[in-house]
Amino acid sequence: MEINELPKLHSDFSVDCVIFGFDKGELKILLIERAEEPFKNFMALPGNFVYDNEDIDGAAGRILRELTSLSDIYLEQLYTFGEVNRHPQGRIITVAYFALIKVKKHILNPQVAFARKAEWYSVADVPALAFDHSKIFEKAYKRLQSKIRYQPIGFELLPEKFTLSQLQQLYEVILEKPIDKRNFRKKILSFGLLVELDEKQKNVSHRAAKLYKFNKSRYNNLKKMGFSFEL
Amino acid sequence: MEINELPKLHSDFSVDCVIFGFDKGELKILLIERAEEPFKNFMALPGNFVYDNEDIDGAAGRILRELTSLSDIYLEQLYTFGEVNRHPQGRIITVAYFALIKVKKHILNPQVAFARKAEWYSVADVPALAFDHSKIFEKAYKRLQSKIRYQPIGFELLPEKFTLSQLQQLYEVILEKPIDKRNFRKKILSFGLLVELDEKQKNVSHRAAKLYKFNKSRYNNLKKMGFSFEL
DNA sequence: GCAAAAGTGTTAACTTTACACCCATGT
DNA sequence: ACATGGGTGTAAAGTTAACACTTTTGC
Repeated sequence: MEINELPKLHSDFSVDCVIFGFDKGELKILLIERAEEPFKNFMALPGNFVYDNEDIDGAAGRILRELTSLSDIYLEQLYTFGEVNRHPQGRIITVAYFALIKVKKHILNPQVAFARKAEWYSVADVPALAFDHSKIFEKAYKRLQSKIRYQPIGFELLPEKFTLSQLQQLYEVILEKPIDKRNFRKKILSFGLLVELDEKQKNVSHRAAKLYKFNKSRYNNLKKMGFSFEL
Repeated sequence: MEINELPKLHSDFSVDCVIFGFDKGELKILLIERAEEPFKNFMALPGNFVYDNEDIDGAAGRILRELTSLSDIYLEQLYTFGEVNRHPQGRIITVAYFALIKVKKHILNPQVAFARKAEWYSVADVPALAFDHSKIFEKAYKRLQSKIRYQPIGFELLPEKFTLSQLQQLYEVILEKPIDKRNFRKKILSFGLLVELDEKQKNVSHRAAKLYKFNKSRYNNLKKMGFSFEL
């Protein structure tokens, strides 16, 4: 079927999700392969139309649940893309969302309604995407890079228990620059937001590192009192 | 006419603009009085449906041009509000925009299509607004307060030529805290983004202050090279 | 015993903060 | 001559940046 033979849809809105994960020292995003025209066989951001009886935030949450079978995911609205000709089937604006997930905890649903398959791509290696999704991805990536410096969102990408080196590596990968180990530890511990656990790494062929977890409720309390996280 | 007798519209989208101005030492926003149901006679953010043949950014620009007859206005997308029941006439999501204007330069259009009148309100004194517009205003105000600290957008609210005291007062009003005069001047001049003019204030009953203007092209150049404005 | 990453302090450079008086102008 | 806001410098406190070696563990 040719693109210009596709049926026109009425004016409507969709959501698309830029889902970041961190695995094996690399920052990744989750893409789906489109099973249908338009852009059949292209990779695209997971997305869907918003149902009449759901909030747009709810639609984004639904996409994430369908893909990952989990619902405790960091999710925030990114930006709305509404150029007249962004969608070949009509005047469709899309509200883009930005999600951070703990890769290990989430098993990808092998078959979802809107896609043939879902796959993780390194952000350095994202192919040409359907629609204006490359533009959406770029904007999300920039948002992650700036937001991680003033909000403690990096923890959303790590397992519940993590080492300081893992955390540092996450920052180095996202900010694309090396960070001094001692200065990083001093700074991040000075916030008092990390809880040192009575537990160490296992099965590593070197000195095992202490594990930490992020104290989210403490962060929320401090934030109310005007505390500002600033890396 | 009762609200529940209003005709239902099909699924659609609108834009609403939070337009900030600074006048007589006060931060203001521009509101319109609604001439029609729903929320007839309530004050509301200027807004309108997006036409089928215009980008959403274009629709926001159109609202501003209709209200102010000018088009060189700072405008950025704020957030999209899409709760199912936010609009009594149907499933209408709205993309909110955030604008900063130089009050003196803009003459308000006394009569625009969508309103009976337009008026400036001090942000400390905003009445209950139609729809979810109070929520939109709150979000815009917070965005202004945080953004002004890391982007030189304050200048968009001042006349072309301004004194350092006017600039300082603008920051004090927006950030809701006093700032030390000497430290402020040292900091703001250290960026090298202000041009000292060969001109002084007129008609003031005290020593006349030097006038400055903001060097926008220099800021754009520095920004490309990684410079970051941080108050 | 060696490879690999964990863990740890000090100093110099820089930035931020606190603070008070004289100057120019109009009335 | 007085009222009003304009304009200016310094020192102490705090923060950031640069830098190298010892420890633990598995193989």
